[in-house]
Amino acid sequence: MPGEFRNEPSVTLYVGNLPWSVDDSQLRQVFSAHGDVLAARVITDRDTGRSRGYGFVEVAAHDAGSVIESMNGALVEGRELTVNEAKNVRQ
DNA sequence: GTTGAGCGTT
Repeated sequence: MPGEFRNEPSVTLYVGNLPWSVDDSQLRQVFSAHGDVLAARVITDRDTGRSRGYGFVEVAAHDAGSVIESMNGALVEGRELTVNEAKNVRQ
């Protein structure tokens, strides 16, 4: 059950090739089907507020592998997502 | 009303 544990070990995933229309909550929904999503953020242009077409999803560490496997290349609104472990994890 | 590789604000 989500929320049962605090300080859950997590891994941050880079998600690229997102459709422009996808926002934070949609990103979370898409990924929560395959694992515990602790945070989901679409990077937007600071001025226009529009999506830059990529984002970051923080998932429970024990779900990271399977989430990457099932979501990398997965179709979202006709686009194949790029999903892999993020490089410079900010927190 | 646009775009298409990329690694993110305070």
